[in-house]
Amino acid sequence: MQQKRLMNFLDELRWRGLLADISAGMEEHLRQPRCGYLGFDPTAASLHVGNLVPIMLLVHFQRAGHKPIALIGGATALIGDPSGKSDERPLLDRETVEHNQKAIEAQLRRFMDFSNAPNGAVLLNNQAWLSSMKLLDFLRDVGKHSTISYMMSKESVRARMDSGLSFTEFSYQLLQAYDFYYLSQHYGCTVQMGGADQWGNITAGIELSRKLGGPHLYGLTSPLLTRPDGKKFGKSEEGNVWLDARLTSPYRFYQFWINLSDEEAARCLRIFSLLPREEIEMLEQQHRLQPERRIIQEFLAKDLTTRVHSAQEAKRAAHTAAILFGHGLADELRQLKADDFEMIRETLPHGILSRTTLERGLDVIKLAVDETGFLSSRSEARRLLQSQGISVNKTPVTANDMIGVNHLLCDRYLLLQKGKKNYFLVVVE
RNA sequence: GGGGAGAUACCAAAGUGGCCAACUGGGCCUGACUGUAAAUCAGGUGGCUUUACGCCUUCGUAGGUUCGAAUCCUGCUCUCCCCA
Repeated sequence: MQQKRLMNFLDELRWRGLLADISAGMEEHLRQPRCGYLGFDPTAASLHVGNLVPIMLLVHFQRAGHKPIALIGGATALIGDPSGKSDERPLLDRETVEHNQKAIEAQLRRFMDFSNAPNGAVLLNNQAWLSSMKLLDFLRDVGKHSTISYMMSKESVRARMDSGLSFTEFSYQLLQAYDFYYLSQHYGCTVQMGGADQWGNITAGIELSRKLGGPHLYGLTSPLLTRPDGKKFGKSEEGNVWLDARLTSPYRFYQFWINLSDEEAARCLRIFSLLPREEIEMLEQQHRLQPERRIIQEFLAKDLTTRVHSAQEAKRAAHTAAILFGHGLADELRQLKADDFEMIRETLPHGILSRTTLERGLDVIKLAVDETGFLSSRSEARRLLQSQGISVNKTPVTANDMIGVNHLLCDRYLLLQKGKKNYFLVVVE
C-alpha cells in the first residue's frame, strides 16, 4: 500500500496539471520515501491564492509518503529574488520580514501534517544558517564553484540585463543554491520543488551540490498558473486575493472562487482540490453538461474557504451569497430576519449610521460617500448613478432619491450595492 | 571619465507654447445580454461644486521665462545606451 502510494506522486501531479519540469532520474529516486523542500520568501504579510499552487506540491508530496520541508526564506527575502520580476525591487527592512514570516508560518501550518510521523512536515527558516554565514566563507565555499557565465545564462538574469539588475539580486540564485545544499547535508533533503520560475534557482542548487561533492539532487516545478486570457491568477478587482482574513475577508475569498470562469474552474479543480481522480472527472462531466449550475465553482469555494479559513466561515459565506444572489428581488429582502442581517454583517463590509442622521433624510451620495464611506469619492458616486450602478435594498436609485428611515430593513439595516456584486451593509444605531 | 537618449495618469505610449485633465491601447469600473460564466456591444476611468465650454490638483524634482507651459530655459535626482 505504502509502496503504491509512493509511486504515484509524479503521476498524481501529471494528471492534475501540476507538473511542468522535472529533472532526470526523479522517477526512480522517488521510489523510496524522500525528503523534499519548497521555499516561500516572506515578501508580503500574507500568502495569496497564487501561493496555493506550491503549497499543493508539498501537500501531495506528503500524501505520497514523502517528508516535506516548508522553508521560510527569511534571509533570502532580505535580498530579493529577481526571478519573474521585470524590475529591481526595493529592499525590505528587517522588521517587515520578521513580521511577514510569522504570519506566513502560521498560514503554512494549516495545510500539512506537522506531527512526529516519519513523513511529518517540518518548518524551517533559512535565516538559521544564512544570517550567520560569513561573507568570505560564502565567497570561498559557494562563490568559487559558480561561474559567471553559468549564473548569467539563467533566464531570470538574462531577462534583466537591459532593465537593470543589482549585484544583490544577481547573487540570489547562489543563496538558494546553498539552501538546497545545506538542507541536503543537514536534513537529507534531496528534492526541491517550486513554480516554473524557480527552475533556474533549483538547478543552481543541484549544480552546486555536484560541484561540492554532495549527493545527487533533484528538482521539479509546477506550471505558472495564469488565467485563460494570460493574466496573472489570483488577482481580483482589488488586487491580490490573500489568505489572511484581515486582508481578504472569507466572504471575498469565497466569492473569488465562485466567480471563476467555467474554463478556469475546471482547471482549478484538479489543481486545488484533493478529490480523487474519479470524483473530479465526474464533476467535470456534470460541469460540462450544465455549466450554469456552477458545481465546480461552488465546490472550490466551499472547499478552499474551509481549508484556508474554517468550515464555519465557509458556511457563512455561502449563506450570505445565497441571500444576496439567490433571487435578489427587493421583496425578498423584506422577508429576512434580523439574524440574517447580523450574519451578513459579519461577512460584508459595513458602516454605521446614526438614526438621527437618517431621520433627517439623506441623498444617495451623502449616504454612500460621506456617511458610510462605501464609495471613496463623490465623482465615483455620480458616475455610477448615471449608469444605474447603485442600488439601495436591491432597487436602483438616482441622485435625487432621498433615503430615510422608511427604507430600513428590520428597522435597522440598509443594503447598498455597487453594480451587481459589490455589497455594503449599513447598520443604524 | 566622455558622449547620447529619456523620466507623462494603474501599465504601455502620444503630445514639444494656448483647441490638454492631457490622443490611443491594455487594465479597471458601470450598463446591456447571461448562469454572480465566457464572448460581444455601449458608456466611463484625478478631485470638488451652484453639472458649469466653472474651479482646484496632476505630465521626475526645484526654480525661471511668458498674458499663458506637460511643452521653452536653468539647477537637481533617477534610468537606459554607446565609448573609455
